[in-house]
Amino acid sequence: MSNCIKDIEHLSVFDLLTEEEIIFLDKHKTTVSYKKNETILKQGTFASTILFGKSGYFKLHIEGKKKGIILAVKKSNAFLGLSSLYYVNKTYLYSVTALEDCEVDVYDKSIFLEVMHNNVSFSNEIIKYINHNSARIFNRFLCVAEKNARGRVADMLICFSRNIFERLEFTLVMTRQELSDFVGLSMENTVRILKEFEDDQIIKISGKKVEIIDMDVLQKIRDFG
Amino acid sequence: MSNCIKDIEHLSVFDLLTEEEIIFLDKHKTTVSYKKNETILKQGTFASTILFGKSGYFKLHIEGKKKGIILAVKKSNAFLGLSSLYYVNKTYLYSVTALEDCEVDVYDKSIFLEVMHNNVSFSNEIIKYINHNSARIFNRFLCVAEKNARGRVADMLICFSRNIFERLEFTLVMTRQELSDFVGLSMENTVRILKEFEDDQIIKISGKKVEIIDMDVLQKIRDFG
DNA sequence: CCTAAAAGTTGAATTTTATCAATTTTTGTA
DNA sequence: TACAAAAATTGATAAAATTCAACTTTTAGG
Repeated sequence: MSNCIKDIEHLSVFDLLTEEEIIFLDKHKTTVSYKKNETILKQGTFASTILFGKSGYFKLHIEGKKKGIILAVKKSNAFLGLSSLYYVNKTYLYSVTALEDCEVDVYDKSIFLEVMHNNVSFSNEIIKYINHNSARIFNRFLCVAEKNARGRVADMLICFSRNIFERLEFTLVMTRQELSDFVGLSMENTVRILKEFEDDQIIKISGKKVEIIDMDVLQKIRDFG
Repeated sequence: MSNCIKDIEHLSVFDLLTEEEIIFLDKHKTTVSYKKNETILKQGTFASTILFGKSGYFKLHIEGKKKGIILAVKKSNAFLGLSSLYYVNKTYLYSVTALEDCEVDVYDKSIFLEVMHNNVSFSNEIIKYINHNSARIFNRFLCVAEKNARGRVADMLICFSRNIFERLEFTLVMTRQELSDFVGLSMENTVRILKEFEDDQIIKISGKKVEIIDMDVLQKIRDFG
């Protein structure tokens, strides 16, 4: 029972499209490369495009006055910023930033909506993605609200291992500051807790390389923290 | 510039329906009364209905292992639990509980989906509500993550005043514990901060009755806290 | 390869928040 | 109205988390 819900596989949605629809979409599609740390979508700006991350990792985040919060981390083959499709004031709800060099397919929003309009099963699937994304974020909200610092950091590590990298050994794509923005803690506190986990031989961590040694204990810290 | 987004007016969406559609929906509708503190929707249960709150106030909340978090407070004439319409595992994402005696229209989900299917503008409007609800919750997430205790309590009071009760004087529909679950603080801390605000003549509070005396200062506490 | 800037680390001090315990007030119901 | 249960309040204490400052390591770019 984890607070960290796995993302849906987005790629298969294109199977619901006809040849013609794919051609129509592709005609109005461009593929853009972004460098690490480049802003792909900026919260509050007018939303005229729909993005699909082809390669790389992405963070969905809201920039506050004092701090920011990372709502979600997405890997390749996922839509980015879908919820702006139907958002009332037609702006992006959150920013999307490249966590490493990446490629993104950029669809024209009106064309995308047209295809959705004519293909109900495609449309339903897209809306499912939007809701699933929200569900993930609601659960992260709960996690930050109810868990202490160690619990949050443990939850984050488990989440990355299971849902992003799908391995016990992985290389973080985020800085310590970004990890802190993900869990809602100060950077120093995050660093210290990671070190505690290492001292207790629960993880190995060196720079951006992480290995989870004792998943059982990490889960207990998550559950009781 | 507030973290607290006002809810959309939901009632007008029914204007988008034809006479026939309204009759069709109504035929499969029942109206149910709930008492204060009754659970209307339970998170995790199978979602077979769509609810529309006709009167009263409602809390949308996730129940965690240790604490819970109130995602949103809704007043009358709003849909409740819409996001389960398209959620992958067909369960409710969050619980909905009556904050006072209320009446709720209960629609059959499959009938509701059928109407949505046949009426695109209705469908689009419903999806907008879902996204708007998410947007509100994302911003509350940011608020809880970036603000200190006083800032969160100030934000909550402003939010209630502006978006729920639309007056500077209002009667809370939540207990101190529920206020605490809304802002992610311990109850004692919430109580103490409310008392501080009263001592500083920023608000008057007596039991559930609140009056905001100095909105300017309250906003400053929100912005700098 | 060198260097400046950025990122990461650590300890100490301080602030913030939660917890605990005792008490008062309010509420719901017989 | 009376009474028990629930909710709210308050103060004292403990725990948790942040901040500040100094320092080290890593990274990016010439």
